[in-house]
Order: sequence, then structure tokens, then C-alpha cells
Amino acid sequence: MGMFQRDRQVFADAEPLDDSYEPEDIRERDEELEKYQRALQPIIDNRPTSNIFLYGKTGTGKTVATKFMLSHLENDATEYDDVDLSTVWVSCENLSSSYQVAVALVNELRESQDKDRISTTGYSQQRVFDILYEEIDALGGTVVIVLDEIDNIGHSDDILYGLPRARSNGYVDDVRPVIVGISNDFQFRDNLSPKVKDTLAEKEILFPPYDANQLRSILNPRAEKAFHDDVLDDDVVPLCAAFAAQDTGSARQAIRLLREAGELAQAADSDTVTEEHVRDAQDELEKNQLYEGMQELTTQGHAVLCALAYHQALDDVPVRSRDLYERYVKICDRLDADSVSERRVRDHLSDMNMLGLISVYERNEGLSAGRYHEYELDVPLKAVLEVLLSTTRFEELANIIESTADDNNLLQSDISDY
DNA sequence: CTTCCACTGGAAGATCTGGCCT
DNA sequence: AGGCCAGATCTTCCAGTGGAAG
Repeated sequence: MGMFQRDRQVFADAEPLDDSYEPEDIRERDEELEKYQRALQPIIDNRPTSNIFLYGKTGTGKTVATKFMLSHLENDATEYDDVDLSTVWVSCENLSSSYQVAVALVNELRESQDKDRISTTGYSQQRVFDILYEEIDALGGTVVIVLDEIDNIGHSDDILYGLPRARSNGYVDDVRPVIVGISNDFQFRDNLSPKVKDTLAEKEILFPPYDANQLRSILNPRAEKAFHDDVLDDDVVPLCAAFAAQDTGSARQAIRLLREAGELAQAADSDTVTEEHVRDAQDELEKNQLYEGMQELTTQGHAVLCALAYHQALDDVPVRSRDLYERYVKICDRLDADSVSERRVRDHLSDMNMLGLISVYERNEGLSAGRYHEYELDVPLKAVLEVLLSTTRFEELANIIESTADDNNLLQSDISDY
């Protein structure tokens, strides 16, 4: 028997379960699409067009709906000689300011023309805006600018002020910019500065989370294409839908669950995908998210995490911040690394709390002992150690903590059971 | 009802990195 | 080379907090 054999295949074609897959019809969003179409119609009619903002949590179909509408729009615009339409798409996922968004837009616009990209730092903000207006001006006609996940820019919203007014301010001549903003945050609009609020978001479309029924309806056609016949147990799709509906109402989450369940079934060389695979997939995805969160911490973040892991290994949790800070300083000394202020460590702890890595308990013992926080790990110690072991800097220390924990019998729990 | 502990967390600004400009 | 720019990380300062003790 050879070392490699073809696995039994549960997947017929995994593409419909890919994040980038664009279905030919969009389900359960009829009302939203209709609104969307009405909002874009003026472009075809050569009338002034309002900016459009889409609000809804991740995985509620905003991006897919936009891709769908724009491809139709682009297609239909070619039917009319007097409609000159261009579109630019920028995902603001890793962009935290208007400045960076402007740079990304310039680079996106230049990409299509083989011009040089510009650097993400070094220019003044106005300089980048000027370059951006130049590029937009060169396009002419109606320019639809899609800013995906625009809420990442937070309060730095200058670009939302500048772009819609580019024409009235004389920065561009023969161009009609239309901004399509996509936000995961319902409150994004409320947090905009007043001057931006007035100009923007004349048309708003809300994308509510999907319920379990809707998720089933989204999953079913994809599941049919992605898997061979009779591979999926009857309760697999409903369970994926139920898990995702309960958690976030995100189609993306539901689809990922389904794919992961399929992959687990395939890896186990199983004929069918079962409810059990879905449950395992759910655990697996949660675990991955936490691992990623831990890996992406800075060195200082790792040091703080390391200090907390040490306390956990000594079975000395929850720890109050004072004691944790002492431990942290000792760890830094030992590693010959700089330590940061107590205040800063509190910030790191609160970040880790946001990521779901640790738990915080508020204590208040009044006049005798005052008010303070206590912390403990919210993920298995073993998982933390695994991450620390993979960094050169903390490797040695992680080994020490591991043996300490071993002495205290705190590692029995397998990583897979959380 | 007041006191008061031991922090917490907001604000402002310093320092450092990487990169552009002339 | 020297000045300038934006962002990330960090420091310093300190008003504010809330429940047990008095």
C-alpha cells in the first residue's frame, strides 16, 4: 500500500464554501437589494446620486450584495453611451485612519494603470488627498468608491468630508464621486464628526443578522453544490445554521462551520458529515481564533500573558493587578527586556480581555482594601504555553512554567477539550 | 450618611520607527 | 543630510469610583 492514497471525498466542489465565492443570486435580502437598486438608479439616469451607507454586522451580506449590485451596474452602464462609470473598491480592514484609506485608494487606482504605488507614510495628509483627487479627476464621469469596513477609521473621518465635496471645492472638475460605505458598526454614523454627518449617508440600508431559517436557506444551495449527494446528514446544515444564528447571525460563520465540518469528516475518512463533526468544527474554529489572538500580541503583550500564565501555573489565580505587575517586572528583568509602566500593563490586560483570552473580576473591599481587579486565564494554560513556546524570546520561560504547572497537576486537561 | 482605600481608566503628550520631502 | 510626517507604543498625571467600615 502506498504512502499516499486518495482520501474518500465528501466534497464535490468546495468553492461554494469559500469566503470569496460570489453566488449568482442573493437570498433573504430582497428588501435590502431593492433599496440598494433604487439608490444606485440615478447613476444610470445621469442624475446626482446620493452617497450610500450599508450597516450590519459581519456576514450579513453587505459585501456580497455590493459586489452583486456593482457588477450589474457596470454591465448595464455599458448600454448607455452617456454613462461613464468607474468603480474603486478598498477594504479598510487594516486601515485605521483617513490617511491610510486615501493611500490605499490611490494605490488601488494606480494599480490598474501600472503606475507606481505610493508609500503608506511620509506624506502630509493634504499631499495624499491631492494625489487622490488627481487620480479621480483622471477617471472622469461617475466614480463609485466603495469603502468596505469603513468603521475601522474611527474618528479620523476627514476622507468622508473631503471626497463628497471634491467637486464643489474645485479639486476635481468633471467627476461625480459616489461613496458606498460599508460598516460593521451600527453606531459608526453617530460617532462621525458633525461636519461629516451633514454631507454623508443620505441613503442608509440596514442589514440585520440572519436568523436560523434564513441561514438554512443560504446554506442549502451551497451545500448541495459543495458536497456529493447523500454525504450530509440531515441535521448538519440546520445545526450549522443554528450555531451561527445563536452566536452572530453571520452567514460567513455558518459557511465556515459547514466547510470545517466537511474537512474534519474528510480527514477522518468518514463517508458522511455528521452532527458531531459540526460540533467539533465549532470548537476548532473558536480555538483558532484564540490562537491567532495570542500570536498577534506584541512582545509586551506576551510578557504580560506570560506573567499571568505563571500565576496560573502556581494555581495562584485570580491575581490582583499589583501582584501580576510584580511578576511581570521580574519576568522582564530575567529576559533582559524593558518593562513598561503599570498603566500600560493595564491596557494590555484590557486588550486581552477584549480578545477573550483572560477574565477580569472586579473586587471592592471598601475602606479596608479598596477597589481592584483580579485576572485569570480564560483559555487553557496549555494553549498559552504552546504559543509562548513558539516564540524564541519566551521559549525557555514557557518550559519552566510548564514544569511548574506539571508539579501542580494543572495540565491534565487536553487542549482539545475547551 | 460619610469616609476612604486601592485602584481604574481617561487625557495629554513624549518617544520611537519608518519613510517622504527638498 | 536634516526637517517633517503619521502611527504605535508608552509615560505621567490624576480625577473618579463604589462598597465596606465607621
